[in-house]
Order: sequence, then structure tokens, then C-alpha cells
Amino acid sequence: MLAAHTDETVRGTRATGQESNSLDQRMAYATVRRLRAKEHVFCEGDEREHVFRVEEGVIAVYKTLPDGRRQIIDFAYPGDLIGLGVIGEHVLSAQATAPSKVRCLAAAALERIAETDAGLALKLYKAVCQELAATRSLLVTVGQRSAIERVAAFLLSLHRRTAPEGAATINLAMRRSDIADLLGLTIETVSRTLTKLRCMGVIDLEQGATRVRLCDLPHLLELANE
Amino acid sequence: MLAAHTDETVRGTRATGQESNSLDQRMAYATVRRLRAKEHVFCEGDEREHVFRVEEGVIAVYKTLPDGRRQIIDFAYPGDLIGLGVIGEHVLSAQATAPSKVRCLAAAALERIAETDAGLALKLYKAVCQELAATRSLLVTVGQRSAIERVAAFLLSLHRRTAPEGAATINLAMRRSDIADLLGLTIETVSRTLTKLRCMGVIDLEQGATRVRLCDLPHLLELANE
DNA sequence: CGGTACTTTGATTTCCTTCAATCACCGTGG
DNA sequence: CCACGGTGATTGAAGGAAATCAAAGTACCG
Repeated sequence: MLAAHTDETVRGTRATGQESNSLDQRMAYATVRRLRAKEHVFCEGDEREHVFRVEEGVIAVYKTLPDGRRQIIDFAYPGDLIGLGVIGEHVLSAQATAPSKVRCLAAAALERIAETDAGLALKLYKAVCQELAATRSLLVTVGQRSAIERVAAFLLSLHRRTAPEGAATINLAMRRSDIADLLGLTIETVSRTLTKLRCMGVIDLEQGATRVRLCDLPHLLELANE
Repeated sequence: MLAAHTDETVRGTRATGQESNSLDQRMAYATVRRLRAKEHVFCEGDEREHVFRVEEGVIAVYKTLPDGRRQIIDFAYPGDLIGLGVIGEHVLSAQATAPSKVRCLAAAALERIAETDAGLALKLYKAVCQELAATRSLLVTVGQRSAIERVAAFLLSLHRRTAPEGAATINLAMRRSDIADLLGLTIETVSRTLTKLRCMGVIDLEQGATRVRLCDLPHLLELANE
């Protein structure tokens, strides 16, 4: 936890607008890149030149094992930052699961500024802390929960992070295989679990399995085990 | 459960505003707390007053679910910081798995200094990035690997983080239940897997199952799948 | 339409968990 | 010194949750 090592994704800080706004300033000048579904933002081994902020869509940040198994570390939604904290090469890959837009920031410049701008450095710190909390939460889910608990927890976190206030319907914007690789399950198990939740009356699947209506949030919360 | 914080006065150093070594400076004045095996450094829900640096022993940082299941997020070894990046209350618990010593730093003071000291802020940022990388690596292990791969990966990471240069023997300094809760397995599976590794001639168990000699590192690396 | 990519559902297998018993280690006190 | 109780580790047998294998169903797009 000390020592110099590399690192990657980070969730965006809430747009405070106050304090040091070096980050926001640079955002305004950054170019936007459009991505089709399945297109990569960067790959493991790529030189790390930019930090990205998701503007639209969903970006899956993941790690692949030599034999092809894949663990998705996080889905980045609009407002989230990815690519922070890396020295040298990327150790993770990032891929759009749906058509997306990202804003590109020169990484070197950002960190050079942070060396003298405590406000910006603190902002980066907070952003990474938030990302760490999310990763820990996923670790608990994957390490301790059953399939139905994992899926319930995933739906709830998606709801919390992307649904507008009060909306009960969430847009998956990703395939079953993405959910499976996030939760450490297979696509078959994800599919079976979703149908089980539907039969229980907790959720409803709409529009060719891409949209999910959370009919019974309390029950879903209970199933997720907090 | 609240740990007694009787001996924790951090002697009054003033914020020097000096760059890179504010952290080390404060370390020098911080008091050391001794912990017995199983004693808690802090618990979920405790007010977060300090950041700790492990001086000796092993501290397990973990999260418990309402029904008692436990996921260890990380083992902190000498040199590691714990308790960073928390606002308000602790959401995790930290417990010594063996007799340990930690150095206590006032969290509020540390972060107040970071507000104007970019060097310190950047240091905190790097430390959290480091921790994030470790957590992600564990997530990949727990989400994708089989029991034998998990145990092999654990032994290797323990070796990397704690073994002196060239040493092939590692000291577990924790129970099977701690390893199980880290890897998302049961104590029985951990035990069986260790004996299987012993039968394969990859490791050797010494001193009442608390020390492990890694006889065949290349094979272990292969088993861990990178 | 026809083809592709993705999802769902079913049958079977596997790995890990659960339950249960035994064993080993260690400090204590008779 | 050794019987003892307690904690933790190991081992075995049985059961179960999810993986794997296989096939059919469904949406999408040229």
C-alpha cells in the first residue's frame, strides 16, 4: 500500500466548482472522443497518455488473465474519471459497452499541475478514494455473496449511480457477459438469476432485455443483503 | 469494541508548509500502539480519528455483512498505511491477526496540512493508488480464479510483500479463517488446498502450520496463473 | 428474409461448501 | 510431570450452487 506502483480508474469527483478548479478548467479545453460499442478507450500495455472523463455511455474497465478470463473492475458512467494514478503503462483495459463519449485530458500536464496545486492533488486523492470504496464494495459482493445477491446488488448499484431521481427503470447498456464478468459469474447464471427475480416479481425486463424496471426496491435491497 | 486510545497523543508539531516530508515528520512524533492478536485497531462505525502505519505484525482490514460473513479487503504489513481516505466514520474494521504495533497519526491534522501542502496531498494520492491496485488484484483473484489458483496467488503476494530478499519461507502470522475470508473460500478448502500443494511438492508446511516454505516458485507462479 | 450476435432454457457435471469427526498444539493446573 | 480443555487444523463424506455443455429462442441489421 506504500511503494510506487501503477494504477488506473477513478470515479469523478462531484462537481463542486469551488476550491481549486484546475480540473474543470482543463475539462473545458479537452477534446471529446466518440466510441462505438466494444471500442476500446485504451488497452493493457498501452502508453498512458490521457485521463478520461466519461460524458455519455458506459465504459467497462477490466483486467484479463493470460487464459482469457476477464474481470471487470468497474463500469464508468458519465461524470466518472478513468485512467488516473497510472505510472507508465496501463495495466487495465477500458472498453465501451455501448456507444459512448469521453473527454480526453493530457495526463502528464494534469499531474505536473498537481505537484504544486494542493487543491487539485487533493481532488485526485478524493477521486481515487471514492474509486477504492467502490472496488472494495464489489470485492465484498464477489467474495461473499451468492448469485442472486450479486445480481441484486449490481442492479441496486446501477440504479444508485445512473437512475435519475425517482426513476425505477434502469438501462443496462451492456451485455450479459459484461455483467457476468463483473460479478464473477457466467452469462447463463446471470440470465437465470434475472428470470428468477422476474418470476419473484422483483424486477421486470423490457425492450429486449436491455432495460430493467425495479418493481420492488425494498425486496431487492433485502435480497442484496445490504 | 471501541479500542482504548489512551496513549495516542501526537506531539504538537506545527504545520510547516514544507513540501515532501510532512508525512515522515509526523511519523517521527506519533505514538506507537501495541496490539495483541485479535485486538482491533478500529471498528466499523467508530469515529475516524487516526491514520495508522503498521510497524510490526499483520493487520486485517475487513468488512462484515449483516449476517456475519466477512470479507478481508487487505492484510496490512509493516510500512503500510491504514485508515486513509475515510470521511467521518469507518466503514471497515481493522484487526491484528498476530501481535502487532501501529503508529498513530491524527487524521484531521494530516488532511488539514494536505490542503496547502501539495507534496503531502500527492503522497496520500499515491498511497491510495497503491492500495487500489492491490484491491483490484485481489478482486481479479476472487472473481476469476479457482481455489488452488487463489491460494497460490495469496502465497506469492505474501512472499512478495513480506519476505526478505531471497528468502523462500514465509510466516503466515494468521489463521486459516483469515486466509479463507480474504480469498472467498472456507477454512476447509484452504486447508485442503494447502495439503494438495504440499503433496505436489510446491510448498512445505513448518512449525505447526504457521510457516510455509515455497519449494518450487516457478510452479507456484504457474499455478497462480500470473 | 437470412444471418449474426445475444439470450434463455435445459441437462449434466464439477468444485466447493457443509456437516461431522479426529487430530495437533499449547498453556494451565492438579 | 501429565491430564485437561480450548483453539485451530486436518480429513472424510454428502450435498448443493454454479459451471459447463448443448440447443432453442429472439432481436437486430444488412
